[in-house]
Amino acid sequence: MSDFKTEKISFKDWRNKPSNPLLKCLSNDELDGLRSCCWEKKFHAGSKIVEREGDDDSVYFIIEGCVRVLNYSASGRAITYTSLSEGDIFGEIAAIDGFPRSAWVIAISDCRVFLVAANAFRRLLESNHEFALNVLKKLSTNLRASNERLTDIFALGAEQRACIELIRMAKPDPQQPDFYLVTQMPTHASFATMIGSSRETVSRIMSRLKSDSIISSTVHGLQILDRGQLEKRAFD
Amino acid sequence: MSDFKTEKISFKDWRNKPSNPLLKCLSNDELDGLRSCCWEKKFHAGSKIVEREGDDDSVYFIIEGCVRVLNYSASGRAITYTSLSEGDIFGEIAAIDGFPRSAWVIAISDCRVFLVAANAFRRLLESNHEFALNVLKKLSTNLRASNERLTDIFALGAEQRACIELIRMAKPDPQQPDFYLVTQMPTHASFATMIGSSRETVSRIMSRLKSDSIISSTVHGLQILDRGQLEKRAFD
DNA sequence: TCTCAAATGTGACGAAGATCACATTGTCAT
DNA sequence: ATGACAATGTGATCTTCGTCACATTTGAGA
Repeated sequence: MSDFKTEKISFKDWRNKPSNPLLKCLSNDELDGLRSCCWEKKFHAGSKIVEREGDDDSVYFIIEGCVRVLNYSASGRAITYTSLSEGDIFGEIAAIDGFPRSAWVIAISDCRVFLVAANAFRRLLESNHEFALNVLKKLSTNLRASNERLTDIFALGAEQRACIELIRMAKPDPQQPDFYLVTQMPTHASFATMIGSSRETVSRIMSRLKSDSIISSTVHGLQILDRGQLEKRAFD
Repeated sequence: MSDFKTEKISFKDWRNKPSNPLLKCLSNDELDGLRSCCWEKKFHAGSKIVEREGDDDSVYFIIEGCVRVLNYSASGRAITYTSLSEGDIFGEIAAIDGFPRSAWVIAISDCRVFLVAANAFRRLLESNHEFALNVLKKLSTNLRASNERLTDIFALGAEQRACIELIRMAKPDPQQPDFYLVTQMPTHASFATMIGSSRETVSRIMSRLKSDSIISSTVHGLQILDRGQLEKRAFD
């Protein structure tokens, strides 16, 4: 495996990135304080970043790349909680409550992250109200999403969940503004872990959506031809 | 419906209740500050306290009684997220992020609650680090529980989930320390919404557990006769 | 004690989807 | 190009559970 390229960025550039809402509120002093208890790490695609039950308790800030937060059932099936990318953080829960990690985190693509020691993170929470409120908001958002997901699983069938997930992942196509595009469509197996289904079921659903001209695969990713129909299947 | 009895308690008594970990860290001044933007409300068993999509944004502190936090699917099926009782709070998410309520809250028993206006709650978060950290811990706990639940639903069958829930609800029997007891066993229908199943399935599972002498109903509640077997069925 | 509604027990049936078993198609390094 | 391995497509089963239907039991008022 070859080493991957990264551009060095300064802490200030990092804070000021528009994709980084959590850190905007940090003062220069606080940023300097972080420097001493914060270090950079790189992970290759597919490698393990955080291990469930592990007792490391740093908080991870994603500088570049994307990761998947997931868990395995006793029978070996994976369940993806969420996917995160540049500007997101993870590992904050163990840092806040001090318990072992509740999930695995795997690098999807090559990643660059900053690790912040748990007590530095907690110090920041105490010294900067806005930062604490940002973290509170993030946890609230996650909790809403998690509960929403729970409801979906009880209430909806696999096809509906798949369509909802596709809608979530789709962004307007920069080329053709009428269409939507899922640029980083995962494999069917991964997608299955995201909607709580099996690889085969996902495969069948995608086939159906394609034959009904609702989606189609292109070199740029998965194209959504008929968003209306997709929504219909998602929310009927 | 007859009015229910409540004993008046002072704010200080309230804060100092051992069942009330969140508030311990409030100073007398902060407590006084709360008084002006906080009021008491009573709810009868079965009545609605919070309505999904509602835009009231107060935080509720349970003084006495217990409530159920839940949601309904489009098809009308209920999904219980959690049950809360004295000392717990709810409604904090909407107060933190300002979005509409994400769930319903129903009084299970007659309840007495204190409502705190959202901005008073946020002010408290900003002025008292320990309080903010307590709330962060609470959200972390909730998030862990929610994700754990998600995993269980994908991985486990209805009987396993039922057994796990029974184990969670059981407390040592004060009379017979060898046995465990579920003192407030809900109806099968409610229990079904807690484990994500149907009333009939719960009924069948309970029948099986009874005929296998793992549980038995007594006047004091549901008695667990063979905890070992119950755990076996839960975690095999 | 009687009554009625709520809670529970249980059989029959069907639908959704997991699993197994292959065939087929991509894709990437050499 | 050519393996080799990963990803995908698809049919055939098999299990689990939800749903419907109805009988039975329980419990709280009047």
